[in-house]
Amino acid sequence: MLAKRTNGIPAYRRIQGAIRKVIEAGELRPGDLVASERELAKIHNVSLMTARHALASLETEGVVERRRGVGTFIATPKIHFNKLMSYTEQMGSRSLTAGSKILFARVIDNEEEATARLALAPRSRVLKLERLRHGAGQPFALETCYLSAGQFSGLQSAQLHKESLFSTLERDYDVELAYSDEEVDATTADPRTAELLGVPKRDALLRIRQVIYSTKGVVILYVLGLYRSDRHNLVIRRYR
Amino acid sequence: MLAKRTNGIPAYRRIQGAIRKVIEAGELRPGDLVASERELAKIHNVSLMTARHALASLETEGVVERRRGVGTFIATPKIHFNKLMSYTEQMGSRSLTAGSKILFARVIDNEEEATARLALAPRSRVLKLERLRHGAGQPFALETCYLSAGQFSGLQSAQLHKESLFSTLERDYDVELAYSDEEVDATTADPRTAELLGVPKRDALLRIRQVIYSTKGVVILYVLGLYRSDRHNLVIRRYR
DNA sequence: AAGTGGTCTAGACCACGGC
DNA sequence: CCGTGGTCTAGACCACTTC
Repeated sequence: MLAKRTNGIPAYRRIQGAIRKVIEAGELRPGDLVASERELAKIHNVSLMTARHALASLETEGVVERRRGVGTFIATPKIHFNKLMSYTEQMGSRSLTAGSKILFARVIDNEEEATARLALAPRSRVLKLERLRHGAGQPFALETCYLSAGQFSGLQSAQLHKESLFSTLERDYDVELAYSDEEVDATTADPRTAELLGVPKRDALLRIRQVIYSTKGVVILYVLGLYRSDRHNLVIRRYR
Repeated sequence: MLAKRTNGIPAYRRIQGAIRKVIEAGELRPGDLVASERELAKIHNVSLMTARHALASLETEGVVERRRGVGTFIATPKIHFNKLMSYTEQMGSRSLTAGSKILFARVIDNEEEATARLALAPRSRVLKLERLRHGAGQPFALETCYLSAGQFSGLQSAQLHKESLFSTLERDYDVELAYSDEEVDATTADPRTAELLGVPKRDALLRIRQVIYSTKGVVILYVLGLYRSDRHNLVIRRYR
């Protein structure tokens, strides 16, 4: 009998998993040849179409690259541009230690811009969370997040000074974040912000307004961030 | 006999073409149900797997959306985020008239940062092109582009005050632009820039450094742009 | 229960690249 | 020439959604 679904996992997924595993283990490096469709079919005891499915969808994911008449190769890992990351994740990817100080965390009901961005009724109760972000001991950014207070009740008591807001949302509230639409411009530091960030008054700051959506297409978060221009650089890729 | 390849076009492509056609004709609108795999297989006289292939790859392209147990629907067309556009195209998409004044256009050989970004030898000759960008009669941005003088000889004499640089490159030099890697931060206006853009000295400006690649993966352009923060907003989408 | 998409088979032939 | 990926068949059963 053929090895069909084991534990409810489709065969093609198992094959993909096996390939991913050897890549992560470093046994296959970018440019290396992956077993051909026919080889994989034999190895995993599946039909050609199934082996093919595994490779084809790995290709659309960008894990491998296929060349007709030649073979399937490990793709050179692309840098993850335009990737929505939590502050903690961003710092981690730059191997800096992230730190964060909560300046404000309360439910309020008179934030017009926030309720509008969150697609809530004008005077809805929202949780406002203002945090000063550190990296390597230096103040980096001032971030103010807004969430629907109704949807995320009890959040302010969570250990946000220790854990990433993204993680908390994903673990405790079962929301999976999917993407963010962001507006980027420049502004000058007002006295309080300058003081907090340790920069001169009227210094130029990068301002990013993020509206973050869940996988279900619902707005979860609105974040207004002010970033020290000398410490922070937004890196993006755009396509023609 | 089954209708296999006609004119060398694979059957699944023909099916995709047929679906795209009815979408473009407006006969099917976003949210509308597409014929099911089984229906398509009958209509086009192909096997289920082929009909399926057609739909599956239309889904990865974002043309349709499939829901198990329900059906395949026309996807709502996505807004083109993270799209690399020329200044002219950007203005056009906001229905503003673009204007541009060339401040400087000469070949120089002492631009270290530019040669580095263009992946050229340190003292290579580069064409430096500084342009003041207008929109609706108002100054918008100051953009300085650098190109390899060797590769694009004769470019400065082109009618850049009339035609987009992107168009000129694509038509006269046979380069097809593919994507750009960009670094975004904030800076303050120096006296000359402030004067040119009509803003106060030390006003906050959005600074974008673009390295633009061709479809062949070769760096074509380096653009340093300074944008009036009150007139310009970078809009991007990031994914988790 | 009926219809949908999701997975899978055990083959087949074609188109392409490199030797 | 051989091995690769690309297309395709004529079915099958499963999982899911809707009624």
